Parts: sequence; C-alpha cells; structure tokens
Amino acid sequence: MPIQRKRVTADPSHAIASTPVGRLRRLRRSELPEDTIELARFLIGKVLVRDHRGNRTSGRIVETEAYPVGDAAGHAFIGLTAANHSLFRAKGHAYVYLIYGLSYMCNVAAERRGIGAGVLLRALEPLEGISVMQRRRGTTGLTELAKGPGRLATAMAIDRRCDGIDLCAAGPLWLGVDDERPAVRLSRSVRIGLTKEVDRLLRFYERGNVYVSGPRGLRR
DNA sequence: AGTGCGATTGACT
DNA sequence: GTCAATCGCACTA
Repeated sequence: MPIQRKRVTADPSHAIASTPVGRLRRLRRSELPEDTIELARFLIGKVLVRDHRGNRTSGRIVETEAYPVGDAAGHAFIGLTAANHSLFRAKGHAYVYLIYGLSYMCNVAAERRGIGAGVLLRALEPLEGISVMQRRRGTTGLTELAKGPGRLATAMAIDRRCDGIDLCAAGPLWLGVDDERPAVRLSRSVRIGLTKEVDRLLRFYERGNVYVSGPRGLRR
C-alpha cells in the first residue's frame, strides 16, 4: 500500500520565504524576442529588479499583456508623442505612464527602434525586499503586494521618472533571469480593463500562480 | 484655455 | 457586486 502523503498546506508566506533567490543574471537585449507577443510570453518567469535608495526589491513576473503594432488599445496607436516615445525605443526599454491619476503602469518596449509596441507588466511574485514593498504598499499582505499593475509599480517604487530606463543595462531598474528555475506553464486570456480590442487573447500568466491578478476565471 | 477620458484601485453596500 | 477618486495628456477651438 502506498503511503498517503499529507498535503502541504498552501501558505504563500512560507512559499516566499523558502524560495531561494537563485543566481540572477541580467538579460541581454539580444535575448529578448523582438515580436511583442513573443516578448509578453518570454517575460513570464523573468525577474524585475529595482535598486532604489539602497533598497533592493525584486519579483518574478507572473502576468503580462501584449500591446502589439496596430492595436487600437495600445498607447502607440495614435503615433509618436511626447508621452509615449519610450514605446518607440528599442526592445527592453521601460515605458511608464500614469493612469486614472493614481496608478503607474510599467511596460517593456518591444519591436525595433522606431516601432511603437510594448508589454505591460501586470503582477509580480515578490522575491527580495518584501518588507520594503510592504512599507511602500501600506499592507502586510503578501499576495496583494504586486498583484495588479498599479500595485506592482507602487511596490517597486516605479513612477514616471523610470520612463525610458534601459532594462537591459546596469541601473535602478532591470530585467534578470534565474537560469536554474524550471520553465513556466503559461495560460492566456483576454486583456483586462480595456474598452477597445477586448477580444484579443493577449494576456499571459503563469498557470495557477497565486500572485496573478484579475477576476476569478481569468487566473487558472 | 477647456474638455473628455483612461492598460486601476480601494472603500463601501 | 458598485462606484468615485484624481491626473496628465491629446484634442478642439
């Protein structure tokens, strides 16, 4: 008779505490897929790192949305402006903007220089600097720390001053990868909160990850 | 110079 | 579940 193993209680805080921050290396720009949708998939499981005022915070990217070329919901759709020009930079640059007067959204520019497209980072699984994130967010919760794009920005102290940062360079905000970690199981869905292009399946997330945002039914 | 609105969040019924 | 807050920016005039 096989021994019935007792199921380990799903405790997010324990999961975080026991998650080793493995060997992290900076992503090179040449590693990033040029295609916006491929980039959105690629970024799941990669790590966003923030070095700010002597504090390091980082988290695994668990949810993204693609805003490809020609997408009427994308900020580049109206053409190049003072506000959105970072979207037209080479892949791997940050595009940060304020929405509804209160939430910053952090994007990764995609495609070649001169082409406007990007990937919205919608949620992180916190890794380093959890207490710092908790202070910035004003909560002791763990699953709510960076679940949702505005919360992600707050937890990582990302604001408009981060717009244009090269995420593939040594600096205050960059993208890393832990090559030791196993590949991610991806799911996709429609994008959240849009009034245009509502049917396109351009949201990607790690299947079953408790740090993924969105309504029930769009998390599994 | 004025208007409308948005890739959200948190508070509240 | 509903709903208001709050700001920068593109657009119109």
